[in-house]
Amino acid sequence: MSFLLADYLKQLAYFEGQNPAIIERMVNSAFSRTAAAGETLFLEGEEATGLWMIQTGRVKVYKLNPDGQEHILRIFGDHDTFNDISAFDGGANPANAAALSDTKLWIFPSQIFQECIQTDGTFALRVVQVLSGRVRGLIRQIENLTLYSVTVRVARLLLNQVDDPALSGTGVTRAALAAHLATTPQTISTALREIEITGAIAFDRHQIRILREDLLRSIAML
Amino acid sequence: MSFLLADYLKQLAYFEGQNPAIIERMVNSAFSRTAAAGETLFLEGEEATGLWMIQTGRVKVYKLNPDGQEHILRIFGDHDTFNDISAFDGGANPANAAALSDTKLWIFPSQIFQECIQTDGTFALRVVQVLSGRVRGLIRQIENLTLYSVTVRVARLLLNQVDDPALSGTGVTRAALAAHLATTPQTISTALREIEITGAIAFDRHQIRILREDLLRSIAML
DNA sequence: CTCTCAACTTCAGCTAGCTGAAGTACAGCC
DNA sequence: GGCTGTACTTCAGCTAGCTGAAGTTGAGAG
Repeated sequence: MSFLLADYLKQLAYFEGQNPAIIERMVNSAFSRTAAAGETLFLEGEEATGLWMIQTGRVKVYKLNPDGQEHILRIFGDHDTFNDISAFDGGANPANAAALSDTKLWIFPSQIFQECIQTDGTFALRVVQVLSGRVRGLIRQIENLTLYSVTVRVARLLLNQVDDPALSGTGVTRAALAAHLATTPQTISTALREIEITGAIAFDRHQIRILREDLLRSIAML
Repeated sequence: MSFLLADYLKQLAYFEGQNPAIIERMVNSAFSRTAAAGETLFLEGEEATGLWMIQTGRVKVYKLNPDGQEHILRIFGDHDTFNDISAFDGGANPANAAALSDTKLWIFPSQIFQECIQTDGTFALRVVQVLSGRVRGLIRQIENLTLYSVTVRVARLLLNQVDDPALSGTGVTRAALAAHLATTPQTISTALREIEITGAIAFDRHQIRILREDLLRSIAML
């Protein structure tokens, strides 16, 4: 199986064009696990296991408040990596993670990363670039949440779904998307109906089709 | 003046315990500027000048929507650095920046950082740690914005003000704090009054005093 | 000392979006 | 085939927080 894992690794942002020695070290220290839909992978505040990679499936990384209300920071899918922050700084998990669908995962223990960053300059630079990308993504999320209405956020999500397969598929229910957009399933329904009236999309309970991307972009204020 | 700058640098998170050679390179390539209250430093999307450091003053880093509504991602004060992301990944500015008060600044051109990350493992590890901290901070912000009411957010801000001098001082008006908490000055007033009734704080238009930190923490749900 | 202006407070109305309830569609299971 | 449970939709009512307006305070300028 390990030859397969090495192939995966080469495709990941972190390892693109990296030293084969590093990839080999990663492959040798990695271990795999599976999770059933709904299963919790780790909790906020716990000591981190390492960096996770999804072989197949969907995972939500989320925060909870004391009332049990949930905000999904991000939904990850095939070949995505998550909990990288803890692997890099050696700190506790910044959020909770759970499988949205039946999922196959790989875990790479943290310590290797810190060694590699220190000893391999090219790898370090790559990590810094990926982390910078994460920061940019989070800034965009804050912007969406604070400066745009639910309808705009839904329109932007629909546009993102085209490029990011993690945002659709088994387990990614309307409730999950609502928890990601900081709203409710009901309000998403209303927003979709509102967008449909303009002619930008058509939808039934199973599928959403984009009919006029230009119109959808203008609703998304992009 | 440069000997002074080197002293500053040693205190910054990025350079704590770093190679003196790196610090010297930074000092030699740095240049300074001043900005009057209200002056714009740079705009979102522009090519980045470098990493900025505040000698004295207050700076807001913010996003705007097409209606001109503003969300302040973060307020920076004395000795803080900002726009590090662009310096590290060489990309465009992810947000706008403007001086809240009369401010003295230093700028360190981007390219040096990318070289140093690649050649100095200790420095690279430090940068990764600082960036991880930024990600953790942004996650906490999203959590606050999506899962807690304005009153809770205000209580948390008051607790943060104790440790972070950037969150008070000249130029940090109620309107600025409102734009940071994704609310309005009016609603902050109401929230402060509501908190005052519990006995946790006392305030007039100029000063807020924490009377019972334990009470304030429980309002903040911490 | 007075004038001006920006910051802050308070209040009355309004609205986006939440809540809870009821109904529908459909997949999985016996 | 019918039964059950989950996801989705729609709607009526409610509420947190926004908007705009009016009043207060105090710092700085002349």
